[in-house]
Amino acid sequence: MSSPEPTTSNASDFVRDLVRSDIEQGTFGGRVQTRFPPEPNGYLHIGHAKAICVDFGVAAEFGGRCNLRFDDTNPDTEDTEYVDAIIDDVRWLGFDVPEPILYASDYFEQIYGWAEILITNGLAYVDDQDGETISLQRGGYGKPGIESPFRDRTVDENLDLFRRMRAGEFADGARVLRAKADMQHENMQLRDPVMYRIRRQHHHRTGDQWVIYPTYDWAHGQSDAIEGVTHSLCTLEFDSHRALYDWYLEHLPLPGDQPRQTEFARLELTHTVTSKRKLKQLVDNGVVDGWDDPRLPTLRALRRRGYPPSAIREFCTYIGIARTNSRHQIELLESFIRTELNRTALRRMAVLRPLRLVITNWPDDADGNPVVEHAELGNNPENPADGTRPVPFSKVLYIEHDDFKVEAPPKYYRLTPGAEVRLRGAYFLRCTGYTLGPDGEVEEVQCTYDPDTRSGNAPDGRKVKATIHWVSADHALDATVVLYERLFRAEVPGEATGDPFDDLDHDSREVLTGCKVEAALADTPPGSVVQFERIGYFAHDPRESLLFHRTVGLRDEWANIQKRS
RNA sequence: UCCGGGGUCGUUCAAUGGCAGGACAGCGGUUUUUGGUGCCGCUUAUAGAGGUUCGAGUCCUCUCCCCGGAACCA
Repeated sequence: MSSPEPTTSNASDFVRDLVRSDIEQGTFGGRVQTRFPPEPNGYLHIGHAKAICVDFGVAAEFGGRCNLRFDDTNPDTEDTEYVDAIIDDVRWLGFDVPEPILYASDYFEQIYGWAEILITNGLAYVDDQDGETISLQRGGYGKPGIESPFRDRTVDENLDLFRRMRAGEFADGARVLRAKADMQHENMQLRDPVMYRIRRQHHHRTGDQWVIYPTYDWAHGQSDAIEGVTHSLCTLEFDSHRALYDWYLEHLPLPGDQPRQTEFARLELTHTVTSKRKLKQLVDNGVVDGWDDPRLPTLRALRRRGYPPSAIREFCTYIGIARTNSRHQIELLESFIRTELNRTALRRMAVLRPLRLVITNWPDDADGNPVVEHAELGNNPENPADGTRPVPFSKVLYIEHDDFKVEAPPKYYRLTPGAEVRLRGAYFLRCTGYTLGPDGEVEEVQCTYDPDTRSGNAPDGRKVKATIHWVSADHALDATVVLYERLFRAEVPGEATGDPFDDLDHDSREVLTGCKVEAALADTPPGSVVQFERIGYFAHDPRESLLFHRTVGLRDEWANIQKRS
């Protein structure tokens, strides 16, 4: 297995090709500007990470600028809580967010002025009908639309009505401003779309200053134009909006070049919920503990889980930009996480399900207590510069329950009666007996050690097939470890049955208390990731001492052998 | 039903009209004081049918399949 070469294998994609060719041809005067435009109505997730990497990445690559702009045109669901979290998450991912941070709501006045221009030019009108009627009149796929009876109001009447809409003279929902485009257009977006709606709702930035709010379509391209965006990159579902994006811009006196929208496929991952709506339901219904519950695919959860942001960026670069709908396997993301962590994570020993092991021939000191030695273990074999640490070793140890079996299955290399294994960084050990508890479970294992194998090798050249990890019973600390299955969703065929949670794996978390870990883990900085040898990568929870979340597991050959037989 | 966008190994991303390649997954081997890492090797693909061409994944025609679109959401 060789590691992927993220930055080179997909360095070229259709978006970069487009930008490159625009620069060569002098479109936009050779300028490149993008934007990342989230609506502050939820937390960012792994799907947004791709968009962020595309928006910021393309700009950076061509010496351009990428703004963070909040698309805050719908006060119903938006909140500063989300604004703050989004800024924080983008920065955590590793991108420089240029100041000032921008908001579509900062342009409300200008966008309003542009609406009056459209009205003046006979390209917009006030409609008194309700939403249901408007929707009905829009017609359907292959079916004609019906023009509103208010479509031919005079400019003066429209202007008057629109100003009174703004002044708050009408009730919520009583009237809307619509573009006068083409009610017969085959693209439904052009059938006189709504530009403004009346909504008395407190806005997290403009407060109660406005009672009318622009729709996405009537604000997005306009905001792009105001900021000087050249390449407005968005996901595929906005493809049919492009014609409207252009229509609005073509009828406005823009301060500069007309920005151009380009769509690409959003990121989907197996086992992963990437619907903001569903994620919010999971949080609101208490199915998970919060937006940073490590089972979630939110950036905050991934952070808590110890995913290195650099690995997420490399993954996004590697999967590239295309227009093909695709769902990547979560394993690919995980392989990037492992590759990065293998390079950087310090190795530590931990026993998740402890089994007591007694070395019957271990010597006592002068006072009759078992001798305590210190084994010198490397912190990371991938990086000798990380040095070594002393790990106390004595007569009574804990080993992983799985590392001993009374009856050894085929191809089982670890401890079993009569067999010899190596303790990581210490002696060879031979199992001489075991004790069963009242329930028939193995309670203790007895072994003898070979004093000549301190180096980890036998002077007579004999080999062992397995090296197991351990902690000294007298020196170990108690810890809690949480294991997760993927990111929270089972992959089931034909999932949509109405219940928003029926495709979710509710038992995807296993909390293990009473784990035994080496004392050095008490010094692990909160948030950092270590590798528990032979088990996997674990992140130290920043909020609790000695609580570890599994980041990703190690490739487990023994599990494969078991699966096959 | 209409419009738009797509269709290349199991998955995903590549391939100026010129030997279909990489990664992930899988399988086999090797190294190793982690059944980790590394290294070597193997298996598997152009949705279908015609056409243009010396030569088609790529260009043309038709068919099939998938996704998106009729919020006063974004």
